[in-house]
Amino acid sequence: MATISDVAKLSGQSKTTVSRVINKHPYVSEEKRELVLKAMEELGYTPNPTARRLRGQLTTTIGVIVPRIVNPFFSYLVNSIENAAYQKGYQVLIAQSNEDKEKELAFLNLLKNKQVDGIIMTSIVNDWEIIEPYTKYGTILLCNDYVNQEVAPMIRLDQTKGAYLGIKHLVEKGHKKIAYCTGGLFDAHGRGRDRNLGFQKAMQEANIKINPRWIFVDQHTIEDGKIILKQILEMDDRPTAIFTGSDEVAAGIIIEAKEHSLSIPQDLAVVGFDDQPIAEILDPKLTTICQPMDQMGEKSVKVMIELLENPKTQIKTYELPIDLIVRQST
Amino acid sequence: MATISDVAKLSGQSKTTVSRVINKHPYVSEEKRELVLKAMEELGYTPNPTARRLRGQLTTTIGVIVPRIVNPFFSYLVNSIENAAYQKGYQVLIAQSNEDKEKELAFLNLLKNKQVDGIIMTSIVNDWEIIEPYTKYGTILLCNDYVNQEVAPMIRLDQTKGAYLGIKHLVEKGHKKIAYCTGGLFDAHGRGRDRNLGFQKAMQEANIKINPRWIFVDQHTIEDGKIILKQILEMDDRPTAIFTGSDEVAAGIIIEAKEHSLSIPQDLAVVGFDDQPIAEILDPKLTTICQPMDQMGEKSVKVMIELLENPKTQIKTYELPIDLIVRQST
DNA sequence: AATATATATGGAATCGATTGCATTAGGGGC
DNA sequence: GCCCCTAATGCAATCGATTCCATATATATT
Repeated sequence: MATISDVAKLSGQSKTTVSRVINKHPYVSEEKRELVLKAMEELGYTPNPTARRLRGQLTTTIGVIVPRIVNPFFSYLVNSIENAAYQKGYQVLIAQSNEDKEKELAFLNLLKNKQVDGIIMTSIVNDWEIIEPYTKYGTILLCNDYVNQEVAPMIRLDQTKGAYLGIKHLVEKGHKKIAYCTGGLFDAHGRGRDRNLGFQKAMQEANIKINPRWIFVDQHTIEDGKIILKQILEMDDRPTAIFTGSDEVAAGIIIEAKEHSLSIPQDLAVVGFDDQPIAEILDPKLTTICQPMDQMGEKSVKVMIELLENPKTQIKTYELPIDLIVRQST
Repeated sequence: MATISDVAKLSGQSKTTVSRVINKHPYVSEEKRELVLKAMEELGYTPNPTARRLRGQLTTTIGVIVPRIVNPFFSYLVNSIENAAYQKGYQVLIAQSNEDKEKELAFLNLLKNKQVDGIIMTSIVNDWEIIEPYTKYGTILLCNDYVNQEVAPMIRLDQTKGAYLGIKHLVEKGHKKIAYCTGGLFDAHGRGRDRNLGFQKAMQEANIKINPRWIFVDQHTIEDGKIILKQILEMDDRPTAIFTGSDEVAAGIIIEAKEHSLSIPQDLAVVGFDDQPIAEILDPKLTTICQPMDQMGEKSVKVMIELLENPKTQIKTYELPIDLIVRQST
């Protein structure tokens, strides 16, 4: 690869002048600029990003942390992030935390060494107090997951509303025995906590007492959903509806229900969360909460780049719309 | 961040000695080594990867090109690649080609500037003649997709066998009117071509003439599958079975069949390809060809790192097993 | 005409590591 | 006691860019 010195030599100018041309600095005569541009062209020169990086320039690389890329919600998010980043000339480094605190921190360390300019966290495993110190090495933007103080730029959805809409819909369908299922723990913070609040609010408004036996925590996969259905079948007093924290769990429930000849929604109404492609594939099709993944990814990249290129930009929280999509499972 | 000079100063040694300790060179006395290690510990020092990179060291970053990350086949592949890379201390840069030649090349360019040590291509859009020149800047490994000469390290499956198994299975079920559906074009190369060969071989062995009206090319999504079913419905002479190039297309066919009260497999038997999670979610569950994504990703990383750390390693092709999984759709 | 200001240009230091070469101190062989 | 070799160490160059500072010229201001 040609270096800046090669260009300098060929064009008969100094490295300084070449660098000025590259970076569009003022005070370069038109004549020399053209000489330099011609030499660059001739050599097929592109500046070495590593060298620039060492000088403390931007790396044009953004890191993204997801819990698991195979979860369609996150692969859709990564998809929109990558596309938006590419359009702006940025690269995307991904890491899966697998919900592991140590791995999350290992990845945040890339900020320290200027391996990435900023990191988009789509999930938070460590406490914010642990993560916060890293913000001084680079921009950390929270997308999807969030903390309950305005400490970092955030792109989020009104999770409380999401859960509220789902539960209210079940109530309106006449259900009183409603089970609730969440990915986190019941006393979680951030996203999980807000969903729980929405659940509680809707139940309270409908004057229904929450039955703790119908609360399932830490549920994520199709497999988890299948197990939930089996547990419900074993209950003397069964719920007539269930709100799940994810389409995958809902899918597991529906699939297992079929095995046991339970009719959905007659015997059990099911609400998912995410509006993943499987929601339309399931039979019956899944009523679920739609999160605009594409918008979230795009907006995250836009805000991130704005913050990087203009560090004095004010830190803000952006809230995107969240909606209930009624299909056949309720 | 602490630099090597800080460590040198604190330990009272030269940068050279510190560097020797970091890189485990011989000729450092035990006494000084410990002094240096203590200083490193105290300062929380980690070498700056950017600076190392500039000196021509490895970047410990691997690039991965996928067509679309939202395709579960590829997100599973990326998942296993990322996990394996993390275990070896490597980072993963991803790019989606979206089947776009220019974007594929843009990403290959990262090799030139030593932004990545090597690239794992899970799909090939440009002709190999265009890609080949990039191999001199870094390692290019083909995983999943491949070319028909042994020009690069490849991790592949016997695609011919995959298609052959699927078609043969349909033949054994008594089908004679078999439709065939592929992601590429019918005269493709690499993966697509080999699948076509398997199809042709199985048909020939069963003495069935291929009906060109039952060949569908360039099909990828659930939506495509739905359209295919509608086209079949409009035919006077309908196939009784269809082999699809992907579970997604198969899903579209099954979903749309349900809309038109067509029974599967009675009216139309369907074979997918990939064994994605939806294969088990669909009703009826999908008979499909299982590709070991996890093994492929893991093996790719292993071979890649071997080639990077030991450049004289011989270029080889690795073939992994491919199997038919019979479920309810046939 | 003298001075201030804007425009152009290049030399050399710098970022944080690695490494070739030179130097020194000991140990062994004769 | 002299020579040679090995082990241990550090100086300074290097990777490929950016940027501070000095300098030179042209133009504007008094």
